[in-house]
Amino acid sequence: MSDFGIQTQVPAAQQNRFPSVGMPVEAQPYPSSRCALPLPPSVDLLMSRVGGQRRRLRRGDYLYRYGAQFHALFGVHAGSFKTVLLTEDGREQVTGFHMAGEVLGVDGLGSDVYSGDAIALEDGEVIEIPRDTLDSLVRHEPLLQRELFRMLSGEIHRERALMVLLGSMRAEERIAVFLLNLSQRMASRGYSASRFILRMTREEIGSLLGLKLETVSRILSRFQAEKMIRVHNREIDIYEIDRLRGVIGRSDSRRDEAAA
Amino acid sequence: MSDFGIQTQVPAAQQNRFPSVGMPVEAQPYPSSRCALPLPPSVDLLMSRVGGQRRRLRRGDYLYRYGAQFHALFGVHAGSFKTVLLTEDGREQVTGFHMAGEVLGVDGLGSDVYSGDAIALEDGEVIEIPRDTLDSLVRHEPLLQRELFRMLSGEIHRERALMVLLGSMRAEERIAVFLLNLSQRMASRGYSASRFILRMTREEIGSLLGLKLETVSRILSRFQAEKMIRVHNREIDIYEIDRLRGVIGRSDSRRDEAAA
DNA sequence: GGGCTCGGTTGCAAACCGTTACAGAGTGTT
DNA sequence: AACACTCTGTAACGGTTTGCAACCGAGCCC
Repeated sequence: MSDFGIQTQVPAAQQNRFPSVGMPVEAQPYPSSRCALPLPPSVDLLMSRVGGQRRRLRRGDYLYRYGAQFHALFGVHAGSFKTVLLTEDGREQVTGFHMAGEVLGVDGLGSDVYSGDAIALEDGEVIEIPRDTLDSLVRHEPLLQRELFRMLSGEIHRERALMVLLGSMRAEERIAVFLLNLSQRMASRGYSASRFILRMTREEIGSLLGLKLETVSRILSRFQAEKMIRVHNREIDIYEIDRLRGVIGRSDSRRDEAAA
Repeated sequence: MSDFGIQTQVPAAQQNRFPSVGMPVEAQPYPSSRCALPLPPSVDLLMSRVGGQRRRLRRGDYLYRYGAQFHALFGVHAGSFKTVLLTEDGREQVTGFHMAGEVLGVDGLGSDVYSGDAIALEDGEVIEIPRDTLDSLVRHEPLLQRELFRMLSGEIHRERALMVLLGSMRAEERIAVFLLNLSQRMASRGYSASRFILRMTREEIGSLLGLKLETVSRILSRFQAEKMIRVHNREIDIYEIDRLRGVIGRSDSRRDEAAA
């Protein structure tokens, strides 16, 4: 099941309904994912159709801002981004991190405005997929429309998984899920699954996971003390990914209904 | 600009931050909605177009189940429902409550299967809006397609707001937000905004909000002791809705950036 | 180099919330 | 009516997470 914990995965009987446009390759169910966040939508299919304009960004630049007119999707070509929500009373919350190969701005599809900020975590480059292009493509290829629906729906799944994480997991579990998710996304993009660089601060991680930055730091240190990972500033080495998986659901926070 | 946390200044054009924007019609910003959950999609527009089949349910009945083939949207005609997610490791989480006039099953639109369970909290009746009907309607009325996109997108907004709640609010605030959201939805359906019956148990409320049932119970009692509400079993009277709103964001959990 | 900011780590104490336990109220069943 | 069952209210206890403060290292500017 690609999406962790949450039963959002398509039952076997239905997996091949739309082989050509189904889930992008890297979103295939992956082994022993008791508790992963779903993978974000991939830009591959869109990219094979649309050669949009490129845009470079420096660290800290806004890709788009909350409330701005929706005019394009963005495929991340290089660099990484965070998406952020700011509530009226001044709370800020990170809603996701996005790396090369993933699509940004999907939520604007339905509401005509971007519903959050997207900010570059490092210098990067995106490829614009303008709404106009999208619209005309959809007219010629109904399958693409289906794909867009799928992207929106995938976004729902992703956020739902995050809700479960925020609503029912303990700090250790959250960090484990976070690391496993990152690891898997790196792997699906051809990078090492066991060694990567965090592009975001502890505070940003904490914001996504509903923890304080000190808690993030402490738990990373604990994982290191237990020799599951090595962490040095933003460098992560995962030594024993299975033990990391084991963290999830082991503590008393789980309702263990005996067995089944 | 590496100083991510501080959005030094929000352009005037963007002041109405997330929770109140981009909502369907009945989700218009409402007064002093500093921290409300968005309203769920309404069935009104669809209902004016589609006269689907009715279906009666008893308390505890499943309206649909996780993984079942998506075949219809459901407009709630009477009664109320909860939607639930079950993780692979046995965690269950309530993802929403749904009352008369609201639409259920929206998330299936994009993924062809229902991605959770929907269960009746009391006897009720729904109106089916079959996918076939939907498809043929869409062909004749492009506006309807836009509306469907909008519904999906609204779902994303709703869940994102819940994420903020789960990620950054304290127990008191969560309960306050929950009550205010219910109150507003009652009002938008023509019922009293200050007096209503909870259709769900404390445990279900807790599950939605990421709290234990005792915590829910305690905080409701505390609100009563402070004379903001009266609570008697599942009966709720809101005496001072403004003080309830005041609960949100007052505590130290908020980053109060002085002022602006 | 010295001072500065920013991000990260760690120890200690306190707050918050979950856990457990028990009792009471409400409802349906026998 | 008596019973069983579920839901709720209350209280005491303990664990997890947080707040605070101190400290360190890296990068940057003067």
